[in-house]
Amino acid sequence: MNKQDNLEIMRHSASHVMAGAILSMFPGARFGIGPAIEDGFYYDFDLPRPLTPEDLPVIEANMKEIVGADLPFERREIGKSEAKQVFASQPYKLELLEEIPDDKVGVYRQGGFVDLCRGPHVGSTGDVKAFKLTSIAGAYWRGDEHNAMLQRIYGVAFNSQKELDEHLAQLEEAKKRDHRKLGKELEIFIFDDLVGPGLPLWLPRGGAMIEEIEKLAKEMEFKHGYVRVRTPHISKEDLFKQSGHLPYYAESMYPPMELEGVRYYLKPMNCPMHHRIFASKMRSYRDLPLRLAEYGACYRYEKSGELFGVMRTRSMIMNDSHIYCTEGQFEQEFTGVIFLYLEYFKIFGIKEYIMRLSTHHPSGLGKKYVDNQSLWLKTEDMVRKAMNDNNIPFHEVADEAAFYGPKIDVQIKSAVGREFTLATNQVDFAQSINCDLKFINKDGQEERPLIIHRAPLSTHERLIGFLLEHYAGAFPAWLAPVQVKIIPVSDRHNEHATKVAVALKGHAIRAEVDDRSERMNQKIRQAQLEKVPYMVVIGDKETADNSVSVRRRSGEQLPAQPLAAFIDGLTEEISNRR
RNA sequence: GCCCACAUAGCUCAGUCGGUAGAGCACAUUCUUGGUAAGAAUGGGGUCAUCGGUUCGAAUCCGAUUGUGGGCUCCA
Repeated sequence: MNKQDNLEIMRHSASHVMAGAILSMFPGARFGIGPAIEDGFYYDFDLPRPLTPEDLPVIEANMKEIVGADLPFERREIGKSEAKQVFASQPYKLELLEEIPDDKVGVYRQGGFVDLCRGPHVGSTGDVKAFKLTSIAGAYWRGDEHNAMLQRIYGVAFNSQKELDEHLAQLEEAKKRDHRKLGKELEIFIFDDLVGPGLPLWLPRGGAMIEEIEKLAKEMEFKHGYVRVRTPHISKEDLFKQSGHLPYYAESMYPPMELEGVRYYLKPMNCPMHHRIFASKMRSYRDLPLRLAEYGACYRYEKSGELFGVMRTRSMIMNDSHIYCTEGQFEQEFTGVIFLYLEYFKIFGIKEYIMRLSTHHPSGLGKKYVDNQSLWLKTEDMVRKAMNDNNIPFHEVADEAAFYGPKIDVQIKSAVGREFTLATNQVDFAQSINCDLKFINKDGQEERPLIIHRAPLSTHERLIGFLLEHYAGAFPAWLAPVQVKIIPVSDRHNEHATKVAVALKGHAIRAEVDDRSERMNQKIRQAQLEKVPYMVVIGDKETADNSVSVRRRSGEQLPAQPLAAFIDGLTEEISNRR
């Protein structure tokens, strides 16, 4: 048994200790489940009153007493009928019992607390080491929103106080790069009460980043044979009826607006409109693959509790494209998209991600998923083969697919630990049928195209949220909202500093002059806090010979150089996106 | 949407037992004109999220609403 397993067992035991503490405080408590999780554990309880943060230290103190008492964890195997007696007053445990196929079940006891549990556990409560209760939260019984809401207590646990302290310090550190904090501090975006929740306003600095990202996407997509289209933000209801979205998606759509007896919806995705463009004329196999690209603004009515800064919003601008291709072209197109991801990730230095193949689950056919199992199996195999043939690592998760087909999602974690899908690459075998899309094949016969939905650069919202955390706000020069801060040493240098700014802007470099009557040190400090990649100090010397004294964000100071040389160097750095 | 918590100046936050508000930063003005991470003084700025209730009196207690946060559910 390795160290990791031991730690997991200890965390699981910590959850039992916590349950024991809860039982002593609330004798009528009903217990859900209490597993070990990454860094710690949780336990779900059904209690006579809501817990508040003030309860946590009390529960913790109680747990420490149980740990101090060093009570043994006693395991017993008992028959199911006996177990039903033991847990007669524990409805959640009885529900779990019903689903265990074996005749015998394991129960663990420490002190007065008995739990239905497969184990294993540490020897005694004294083996539970450094822990801290971190938060209380609501959680549906068995994760189903139709079930009762239980109270969950989260805790972290480690083998030593030192490791625990390090972990807590790390969490504090991570909070500093939370995109919500940085987005406000660096003036990238805001949310305004009058505009509405989940509807970000991009400030000029965020706007500059969006321009750069779109420029990148347009270059890459042009290079890879995409053509750009533009589509409206709203359409008639009929469009979404035809595409098949309405029954699956209506809940996440802003309610329709009705004009002259016609219902219109804000679009939650761009595909149906792109499909209309595909269908706008007779297509030949010679036209395929057809790759339609657009930065499309979509609106989704996400439930209020699901919003999360700019990572999860109600309005979003998607790096969208739909690739219409033949079955024979599929693998090349699909892997082409994956390679496009990798090209982007290299530019951004993104290394910590997981590619996830999301497949259907037979139980959802006709409900969550289009009811055509043979096409599901076939396209899932196509994706697996495309990934394997190109040696691209991925892991597979059932029951996570889109309603129209399997997909490869790129999963990333936010600074505060929440997981998100950044990019997505989806197969769609359903909409070409729903939308009656066809092309004429070599034999002169009508055939359905396969569709690939892809968004390697996610949405502007989620990508910029991610990049804020990824770079901790210190963007590379090409992406930085302000690339150069020009710092006059004293007011008499403002005039020349402005000339330098004009020269930089003439070369499409985003430069700002800090012409406040402040000391140079203060201006440098300000530029550092704004995480501007280059600071250019202008004093007597520089004014006299049109040179620049350059300081990097790292604090490194470059030797004095002619303004023209600085412009050349920076232009090169920016155009290569280094 | 659900459970819990929170909401005080543009930002970050104090505000004790209920007696009509304070700091730092930012902003404005003045002085200072400086060489690689904070020069100084003065000043303006708040219906204490909103609405209602309790009270002689509410930033403070209670309720509702809105927003935010931690989760659950759900997702680019």
